[in-house]
Amino acid sequence: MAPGLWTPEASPGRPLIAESRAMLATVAAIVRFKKGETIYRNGETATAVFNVITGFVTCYRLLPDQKKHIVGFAFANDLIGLPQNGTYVNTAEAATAVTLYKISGPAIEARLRRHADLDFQLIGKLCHDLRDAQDHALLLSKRRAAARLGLFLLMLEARQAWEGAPDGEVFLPMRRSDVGSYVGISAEAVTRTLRELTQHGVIAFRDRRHVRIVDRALLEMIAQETWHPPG
Amino acid sequence: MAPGLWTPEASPGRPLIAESRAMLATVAAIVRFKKGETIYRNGETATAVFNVITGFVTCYRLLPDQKKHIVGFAFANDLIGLPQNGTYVNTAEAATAVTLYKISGPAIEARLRRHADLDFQLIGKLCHDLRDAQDHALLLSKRRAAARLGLFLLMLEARQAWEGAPDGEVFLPMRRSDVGSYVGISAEAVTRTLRELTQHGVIAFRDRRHVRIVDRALLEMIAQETWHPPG
DNA sequence: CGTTACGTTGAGGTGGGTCAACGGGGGTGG
DNA sequence: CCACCCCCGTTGACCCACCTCAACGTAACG
Repeated sequence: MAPGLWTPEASPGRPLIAESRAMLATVAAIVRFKKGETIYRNGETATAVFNVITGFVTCYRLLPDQKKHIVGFAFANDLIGLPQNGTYVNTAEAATAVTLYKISGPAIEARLRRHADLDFQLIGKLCHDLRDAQDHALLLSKRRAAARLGLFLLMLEARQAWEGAPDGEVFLPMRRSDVGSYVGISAEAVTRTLRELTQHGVIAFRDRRHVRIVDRALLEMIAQETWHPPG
Repeated sequence: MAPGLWTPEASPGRPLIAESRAMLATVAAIVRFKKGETIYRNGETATAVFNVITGFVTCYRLLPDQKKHIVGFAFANDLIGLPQNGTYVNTAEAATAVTLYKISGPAIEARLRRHADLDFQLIGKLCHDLRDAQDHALLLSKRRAAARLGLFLLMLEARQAWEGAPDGEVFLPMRRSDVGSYVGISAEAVTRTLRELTQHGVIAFRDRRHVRIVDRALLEMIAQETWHPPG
């Protein structure tokens, strides 16, 4: 018997639980994409969902002016490509070389009909993604760039800690411009703001892609716009 | 047999289809709230979901500084209160006097286990809500207030047209400050920007709560930030 | 008819967008 | 192995849209 939606154990974290992944894997093919390749496009009729194994994926919408709005990043174990009205709502692109499980629509549907437990898994996962999207909107409602980046860092940290990251260090695998697209500021502002946070001793860079959160309490205040640096 | 997730007919619009609502109604109680009353709170353990019958509800998160960030508005037939990890993720408040179906958690869960079709309904609905939240994030990623309000108006219009609104008029039942909280600008900026759109002949107000979209093409360009008014 | 909350308008300050230019690193091909 | 090149990251200067604060007008409620 699957856990219920109404009990705390119900909603798995972001990924499906191992058991469900295993069940899906039996009907999945493994596919690979090179960095920069498109996995699926907004508006295409959906034929499969994907589960990230290694590498990471950026999900975005291509705006009429050819700019990208990044909707989210998908890392290992994340499920992407759930359709609406039979078509994909976003475009997914391999941000690094990537391997994925590809699970065809009919296959997953047949499984869902047979295994009621899977339904609940999937519903729990969707509730989680919904919350993620709402958190993203909350992030974007912040005025100050430092608040947006603070929330972004805390978000990444939480995600990475959840799956046993080495220590109190946050890994930023994506470009500055992609961070900017996600948090709604320019790439230059990302650089500037990270520098200011560094200068105030809130964070510290080991190299361009690894940050440590030095003063978490302060970072949280900045993220809430409860406090902002002088000058 | 329920329609599949993978076919266009699958995902109902925002509301559940009538048949499913009827099925749920048999296990639902009708509850009423007065304007301003809280329906459920962020963090409370979830005991029920709600389906709006009349009136409308604002869903928000209360920030540490006591400000509200509005996550969405729920109108007739919208389903709210799906839990994550057994607790509500947002707070819901009656924006007008409101009547709702209240469906207890165990009841809906039992139904879901019995009627596989309902699962698919629910999954389709969640995919839709997820898309809504992503659209909200897209709206918030716009820099110009006119673009955000333009998207907001087009969104409301689409929603109202879908359920047979009288004509090409958009109804704004919520306060200016709530519009501002949703689109991420101040209430004053809402007023000012709507006035500018009016002066440019893009929209026209019948009264404070009813707008007509006069030049949709132009409004869409403004919403995409492809064009912005002179001066 | 009074009261209160909502809506509108104005004036001034500022954060971050934009543009432009330079620096650095990783990958490719010779 | 080296040289090149392209893309990413960084820095600076300027400007404008929106926030803030404050005051007034207006609709909804008892």
